[in-house]
Amino acid sequence: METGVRDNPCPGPVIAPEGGAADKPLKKGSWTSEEDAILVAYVTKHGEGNWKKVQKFAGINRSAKSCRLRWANHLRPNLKKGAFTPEEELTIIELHAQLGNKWARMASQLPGRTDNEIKNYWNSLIRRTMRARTKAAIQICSPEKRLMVHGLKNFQEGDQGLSSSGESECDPSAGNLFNVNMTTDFSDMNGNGDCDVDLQDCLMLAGMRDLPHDYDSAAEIIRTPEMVQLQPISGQRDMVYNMHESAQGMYMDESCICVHADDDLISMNAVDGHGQVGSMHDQPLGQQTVLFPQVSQESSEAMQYYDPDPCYINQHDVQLAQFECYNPNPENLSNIMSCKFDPIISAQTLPYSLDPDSPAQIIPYNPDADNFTLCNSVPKYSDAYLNYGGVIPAVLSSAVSHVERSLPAFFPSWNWNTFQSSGYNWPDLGLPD
DNA sequence: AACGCTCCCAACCGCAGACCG
DNA sequence: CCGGTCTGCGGTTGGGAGCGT
Repeated sequence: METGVRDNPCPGPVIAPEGGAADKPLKKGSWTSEEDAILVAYVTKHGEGNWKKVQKFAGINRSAKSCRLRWANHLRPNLKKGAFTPEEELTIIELHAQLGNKWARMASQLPGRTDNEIKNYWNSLIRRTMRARTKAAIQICSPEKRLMVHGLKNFQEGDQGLSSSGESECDPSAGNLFNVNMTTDFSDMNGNGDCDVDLQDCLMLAGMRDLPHDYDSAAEIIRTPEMVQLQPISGQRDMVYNMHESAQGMYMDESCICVHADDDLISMNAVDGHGQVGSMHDQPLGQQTVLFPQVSQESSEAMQYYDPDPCYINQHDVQLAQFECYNPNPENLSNIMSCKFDPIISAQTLPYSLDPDSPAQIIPYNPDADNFTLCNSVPKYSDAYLNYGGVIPAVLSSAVSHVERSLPAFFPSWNWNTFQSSGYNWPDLGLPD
């Protein structure tokens, strides 16, 4: 797109006379087709690089930097034009989950695409997603929970101030992370003095359509110095969410586990942040192991997975994750450790990074890392797309794309249908049928 | 038709590292 | 080693297009 000239002291093409253009004020703003032609001719003849000489001798009254950018982003051969394909979009999302804002490195893995293009795409994706999430949250949330929407909305808009009521706040020191003070406005459903919240609403806010199974939607918030837990009040078949509260705000762990406790036995289905889906059925409380589909006894490693500081398990080498039930009391499900799907925060901030060259590396969540990833739209999965108002939490979409990419290497005949019928059950998060 | 608003994206800017004499 | 230049990278800006009123 040839945009208009801005900050341009001498609009229009400025073609240098013989001998160069070094003595004239450098032109800024949009490039003309004449300038493009000159630059292409020069680079074709002399090759890339030495952009200072381009400016000096080719007769383009532009800075060397401007010449280089024009060539790299628009004129060099083999550039792909047009919208990103769905495959490219997924690649970008996955790469961003791994690399963060390393646009140039991402571009190196997307032939024909430039770092600038990818950066612009990502930034507009963020804006789109934020809009969609805000809209969805406001539509879904009941009036009495609206203060959460305030928090979310203000977080998204980068408002450091937040509502005047003080019922929720966005901690400026937390880099805009969403922080909710849940001391007021929530009903005390079971009369024990804790403030209660409809977990369904929380999950709606998190972008999740439904609770898995037939959860009866009541939960209370329990605060400890270390964490805030959304604990189901009743039910043998529960999903337990541990929300950690830190100086950075509130967040949940990065994975998702459905815990089904029945008498003294528990079952888990787990999805980690990179699409590992594992299960464990009817095991006694205590230390247990969740097997993931890529398990090979020879290479598997048992790893402590629960942690107040979420960690990430590299999917290339670690197929076995160990989950510890650190307080094996079936009456106190909140103490069954469960790594969680993070609702609001990690949808914006992936709590880990992935280094495929470092097998079995655990990379602690670094709240200071500028690993700002986002929910994405996945047109391929139109149901999910619609259900989330065009938004799928980043971890979930990352998991989908990762499973799609990695499992065929292990199971050549793999596809979604066989995967879903294989016994590794995804929680009902609106994944493709 | 005019206006205002939002979004996209090309281009710019500042910084840092590599390179070279 | 040092200073200057070149190059690459990531963040930011602002004009044009498109859309709704």
